[in-house]
Parts: sequence; C-alpha cells; structure tokens
Amino acid sequence: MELPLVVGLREDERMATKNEIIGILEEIGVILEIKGENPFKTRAYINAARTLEGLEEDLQTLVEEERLDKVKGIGKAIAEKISRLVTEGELPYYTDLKASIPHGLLNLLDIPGMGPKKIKAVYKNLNIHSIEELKLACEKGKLQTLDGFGKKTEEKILKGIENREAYMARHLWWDAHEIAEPLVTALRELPEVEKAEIAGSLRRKKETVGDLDFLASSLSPAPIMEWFTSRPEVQEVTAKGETKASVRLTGGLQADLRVVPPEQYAFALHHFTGSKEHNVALRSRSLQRGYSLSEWGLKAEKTEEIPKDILTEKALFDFLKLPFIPPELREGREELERLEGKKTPELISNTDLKGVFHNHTKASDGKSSLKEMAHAAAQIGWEYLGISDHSKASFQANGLNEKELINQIQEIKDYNASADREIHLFAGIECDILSDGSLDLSDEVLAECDYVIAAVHARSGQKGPDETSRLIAAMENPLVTMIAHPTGRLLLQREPYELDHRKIIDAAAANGVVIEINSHPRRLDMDWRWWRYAREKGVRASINPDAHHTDHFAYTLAGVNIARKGWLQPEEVINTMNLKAVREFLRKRKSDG
DNA sequence: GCCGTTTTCGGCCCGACTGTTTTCAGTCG
Repeated sequence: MELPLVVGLREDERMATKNEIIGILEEIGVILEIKGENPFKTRAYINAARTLEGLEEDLQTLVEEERLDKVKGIGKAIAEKISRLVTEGELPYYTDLKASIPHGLLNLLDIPGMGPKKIKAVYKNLNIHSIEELKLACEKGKLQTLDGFGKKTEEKILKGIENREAYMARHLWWDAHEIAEPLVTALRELPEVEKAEIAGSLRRKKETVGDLDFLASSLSPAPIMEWFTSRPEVQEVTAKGETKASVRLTGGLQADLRVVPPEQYAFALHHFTGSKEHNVALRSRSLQRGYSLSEWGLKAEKTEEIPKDILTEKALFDFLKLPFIPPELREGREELERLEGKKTPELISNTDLKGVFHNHTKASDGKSSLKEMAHAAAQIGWEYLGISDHSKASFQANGLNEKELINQIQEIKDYNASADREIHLFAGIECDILSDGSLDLSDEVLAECDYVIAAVHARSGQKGPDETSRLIAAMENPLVTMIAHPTGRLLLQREPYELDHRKIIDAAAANGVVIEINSHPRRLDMDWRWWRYAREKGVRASINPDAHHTDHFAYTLAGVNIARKGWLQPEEVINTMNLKAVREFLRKRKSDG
C-alpha cells in the first residue's frame, strides 16, 4: 500500500500531472511495440518519458514558451502531444491507441517474463486478452507451441501468474529487516567479500519494502553467488549469473544480490539504494559538472578532469560538492537543494531516547505487568517510562474507568517511592477521543495524570464531526499532552482515516501539543512525509513503541527510522530529554494548560 | 519518432541473465 502523496502544494499538483504524462508516454510506447511499430519509434516514446523524468525546468513554462521541442530527446511530434496533455489534459491519439487493443492486454505486463514482444505473440497467435486466458493457455500447454516460447517459458509464466499475489505484496520494513540483517552479516563474513550492504528501500528505511537488495564488493564473485543461492531460507532461485542472482525466500520475499569490483562499489551502492527520484537529481547535478553518473561510475563528458578514486558514498557526495546524504533522506524531496552548502544533518538515533510514553500493561490489553515493563525499560538503560493504558471507551481493550485509573496512578506513585524501583515511572493514559471530539474520562481525573495521550480508536459516526475536527477538539483540551497515531492506519491492512494533516499540525502548533510517531511497525504514524511541515511549525514529536509487551520496546527503532526520514533532530523529539528536563516539560505543560 | 550532420537520411542502446537458440532475442532493473 502506498500512502497518498503530499497534497495541497501547487508544486505537487504539477508533479502529478507530469507523472501522469510520463505514464501515458510509456504506455504509448508499449502499445506501439505490441502493435509491431518500428522499434525505434516505440523507443522514442520511452526515451521521451525518461527525459521528462529528469527534466529540471518547469514543464508548464516550457510548454507556455514553446521550447519543449528544444529539449534533447523530445522532438516536434512528441512535444505537441505533451503540450496538448498539459493544456487540455487529454490526447485523442492516446485514447484511440488505447481503444485499439483489447482492454486488459496491458495487464499481462505484470507477469514476470511477459514483455511487449511476448504479449504480441500470445495476442496475435492465440488471441489471448487477459491474465486468466493466459493462465488457461499455459495449463493446456499451448504457449510452448509458439515461436520463441519453450517449455520453461511456459512454466515460468504459469508460476508467475500463480505466485502473483505473493510476489507483488509488499512487506513491512520490520519483517524485511529481520530477514535481511542476519543475511548481510553472514555475507560480510565470507572471506571473498570486501564490503557488503543492504541497498534499496530497506536501506532508506521506507515503511514497507517490495524486495531485498544486497550488494557486495569482491574480486571473486563466484563463491559468493554460490553461497547466496544455497541459503536454507532460499525457496527458489529465479536467476543466477556470474555477478547477479535473484532468489525467493520463505515467506515470498524476493532478494537480489549483485557483486561488483571494489572500485565500482560506491557507485553501485548509491545507485541501488535509490530512490529513483534522488538518483535522477544527483545524475543531473553531476552532468552540470561535466560528468555522467551511473551505477558503473563517473564518466567525464564535458571536462578533461578525471575524478580520482571514489571508494565511498561520502567521497562521491564530496566530489559533487554535497555533504553526505543519509539514505533515509534520499527520497527525491529536494534533499540536494536543502543540503547545498550545509553539513550532514544530525538526525536522531535510537540511542538518543531516554524513555518512552505510550505503553500498556495487563491493566488494559498489555501482556506484561507494570513491574515487568519497568524492569525491561530499565534494562535498556532508559531513565523513565510512561504507562498509558487504554480508557474505558476501548471496551475491547479492557480500558480503564476513572476509579481504575486513580488506582493505577497510586500504584505508580508507590512504585516510584519504593526501595526496589529501577526506573522512574510517569502516570499517563491513552484516552479515547469520543465521536463528538470530547475525551472519554473527566478532566478532573485526567488532571491527576502526569500526561495524557489522546487517541481515536473508532471512526466517528456519520452525524459527528469529521476526523480532523475531532482531533483538533481534543488538542484544544489543555490537559492533552500528545496525540497518538493520528491517521489510525495499519500498513498493508487498513487505509488511514481521511485527515487534513495541515490543520492537525497547525492545531498542534497552536496548542503546544506533541504529535506521536507511533513506532509499531504496522502503524508508523504520523507519516514521515508530514514531519517537514510539522518541523517548520515547531511541532515536536514523541517516539513511542505502543508496547503491549516488554519485547515491543524494540519497536522504537522503526519509529526512529521514520523520524530520520522526517529529518528530525534529537532536540525535536521530547523523549530525548533526560528525566529532569522531561519532568519539567510535563509539569509546565500541565500548569500552562 | 529523435538526432545530427560529412544536413533531409541513416543510425539509434545499457549490461546481465535466461531460454531457445546454434548466434541471439526478449526481459529486467
């Protein structure tokens, strides 16, 4: 599941249009290829799409000033088509072309092994229009009768269709990370391996990942490929060559390994870490300096100066007069411009945390007792732990009523006063926001807590205010310290509530309310894409594991990843404060409110 | 369909891998 992109900025709207046009050009190229057009003509559309992707100048401006056909890779004919799409939003040529082939034929591209040529072959010879028909033809053994198809191709396509769900599913960062870490560690221990790293979206700490990318540098790749493809967790080897292999692991996760010589390693690592958008931006910066940059290295284009050995990513950024850009920030969201002439930002790390606030015990739906939680938190080295069980409206989670909360607060006071205390406990509550925006427990009782986390757990009824208004109403209660998982999303499971993030962040800023980064690997909410705006507004974060068991404290790592992707620095996260400072912060928050 | 000329035609790209070939076409990232 991909989250909706940032909306509301004029720039982003234009980007969407540009991306749509890129998609249309690519589609035209594929359809022309299926129809058997001149291969170089079909290429021209694909090339034009690539050109548009890397376009630095504003597309709108180029169209208005009629300079589009001056861009290398875009000629008169394609420029006219793009202009039409920009100004009128539609293109009869494309609409007609699309209508000229059966609906569903392009879906065949989703099947591994099926490209334009093979689609054309099955369409012309077997009149296949859809994935279902393709599957049927494979099962009847009809595919292997075609020129250029054999038994293996047919088997591969059939398997591809059958495994489609598993192959295409994305995976939580946490799950992928747990599989990838031991693999890369073992990879590094091989005698032939000089360096090895995880690349791709996993390295960028994206909330979900599609597959695993491993990269190693070595002068003798053969034993490394052998090792990789014979791991016990490998279910199937889908490709194996001298320097490149693909496997499918148990659980359906796809993993690729590439082995490159040491002098190419830095370039390959950067390239395969991505993102695509970041790479486009860096390549274009490199070109401006007279070098073409690729996974293979730097090539002098317009200059005589040969770059010296570049053996690390840092050296590569150095050469391009940029600070080292941490992988988490390489999302093509203007990171190059924002870091121009600056140092690498000092992003928060997991060891900066001095405690966490959103945690449950057996009193509501947690699996560990208050003392077990306190002990485990002390073992990590934290200075404090906040206890925040559910409130009574979360009936399914055995939420606390007023009396039970008062009892728990007393239990926490007793613990803090006891001789065998191992850590300071803060008394909190994860208080439900009701459908009218009010809180589930009385202000009188909430005022007894050290802090209050307000959270939505059930969507509001049709009559009540929308989700945005409910959250804002809750934030306007001066007793509320922070809001939990604002969108309620469950990655790969449940879509986020429809929220106006801007209004939420503005309200948090106006009321001095902290926004949580819920670190549960399935939540990671508020999303990293919004922290840029929140930082600008001076809103602070609290990174919380939402622990229901002592084991769940480890989730803070996933939350820290999201904070890093949001460019957050330690001082912007309240639970990097030491006990004295955070106690003062909570006290002040209560008295100001 | 684009580009760049030795300027109105002729060439066009990116390397690795697989499978169907018997020297290479198609797919993929």
